[in-house]
Parts: sequence; structure tokens; C-alpha cells
Amino acid sequence: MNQKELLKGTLNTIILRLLSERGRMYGYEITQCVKNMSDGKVMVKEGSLYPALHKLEADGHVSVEEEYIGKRVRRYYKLTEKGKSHVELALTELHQFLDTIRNLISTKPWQTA
Amino acid sequence: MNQKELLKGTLNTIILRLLSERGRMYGYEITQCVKNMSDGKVMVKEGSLYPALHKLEADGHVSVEEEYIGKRVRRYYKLTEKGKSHVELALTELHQFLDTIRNLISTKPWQTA
DNA sequence: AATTTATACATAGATCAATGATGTATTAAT
DNA sequence: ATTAATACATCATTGATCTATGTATAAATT
Repeated sequence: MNQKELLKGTLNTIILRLLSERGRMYGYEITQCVKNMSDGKVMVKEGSLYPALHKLEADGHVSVEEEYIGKRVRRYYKLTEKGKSHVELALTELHQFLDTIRNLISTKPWQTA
Repeated sequence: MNQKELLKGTLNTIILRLLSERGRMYGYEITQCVKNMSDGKVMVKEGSLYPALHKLEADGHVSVEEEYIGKRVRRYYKLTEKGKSHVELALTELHQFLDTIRNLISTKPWQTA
């Protein structure tokens, strides 16, 4: 699959939706969760995820809590109030986009234009 | 919508699928067709379309026939045999991708990972 | 005990499809 | 006449993602 290009624009919404459902996640957990949920078809790379999380934080959509598991740090992310309202919009828009593309590539008996 | 990024990777497949259904189209016709079929939600820009068509031609997926309408040239594109077999694969992959993303962002009662 | 794999963070530079900007020219509409 | 629509084209810019690289701890394997 042309994953690299097709995925563009979807990562932020995927992250927000996961946080919306699970409340609190750390970066590595997100990569594994997306991998598992997509049956290995979507592999979010660290070089994509961490910058995306940092940007979501900078934009005020998520907040961070650091925790130590032994000597290893974990940075837990959760939605802010701003993030919670934004995720609704982002999900709606992405769903509409998916519907639009599906409509464009689905075979139909009628001519549309 | 974050159209600009979301659309990445979808244009070639959209073009191929249109040619597959309609047999023969010229560039400007494709832009208008996509606009109409998507109810104005997807606006393929000339700066995207023409380079994409040239690349599809270079890759042997489409062939070209020039026609003159008065003094104005039209370049009609149609699928080659190679293009016909490729479009099947491209459509399957894009459908699977759309399903995968939809699955990732759809709210579910069960936890997946 | 030593090595490998998994966990967990991070960043800088490269990639490449789509766009914006710009150009030329013909035809139709106002 | 002037503007809008039709119809092609190309080049530089953009920007999300990836590759490559780095550091470090914990668990599993040999």
C-alpha cells in the first residue's frame, strides 16, 4: 500500500480519537495500539508520532504528565478541554472525507457528471 | 478540511477509476467531473492533475490521443492494458485503506489492544 | 553472563505528492 | 469590449511523514 502518502493528514485525528476513548496514553503505547487495531496495516513511526504529539501539546490540544516506571520515563498524554472539542470536529471531517473518496472510487451504474 | 494533505495518494486512483468507467477523458474534463461527483468537496488543481497524467503516461498506465476542437487541442487519455490491470489493484488497496482508517476512528464499545 | 529484543523517549534531514503561482491561447458569455 | 470559461503546461514551495540516528532501561533469550 502507498501508506506513506495515504496516511497523510490522518495521524492527528487518529491520536485524538484514541485519547478520547482511552483517556490517557503514552507515545509508545499509541504506536502499539494503532498497530494492533489495524492488524499491522498501519505502523506509526516514532519519527512521525513524537513530533505530532509535541505539536498537539504546543497547540493546547493535549497535556502531559510524566511518570517514572523504575528509571524509565513515560510521558502520558490526555486531551485538554480544547482538545475535547476539537476532536469532535476532526472526526466528523475525516469521516466525511472518507465518504467522499469512497463515493469517488465506487462503481456506480449512473453517470454523475 | 485538511484536504490538501488528506488527498495525498488518492489522486492517481481516482483518475484511473474515472478512466476505467468512462473509457476516455481529457484533463479539464476530469477536474470538472471530480468536482461534480464530490459535490464541490474535492477540487483537483491543474498543478496536480497534469503532472499526474504525464506520470501515468510515462508509467504506461494510460495512452493519449490528441484532438482538435477548432484550434484548441484536447488530450484524451484512456487506460492501457497495463493500466487496466493496475486499476483493479489500486482500487482494492484504496478501499482497504479507507476501511482501515474508518475502523481506527470509529467509536467501539470493545477495547482492541 | 552475555547478547538480543522490547520498551521508551527524542530530533534532524530527506522525501515526494499536492498546491500556488504563473503562463499561453481559444471560445463563449455578458 | 470585457470577462469568464475552457484547456493545456511547468516550476518553486509546502508540509506531514519517514528514515536514520541517538540515548537509555528492562526483559528475554542463548
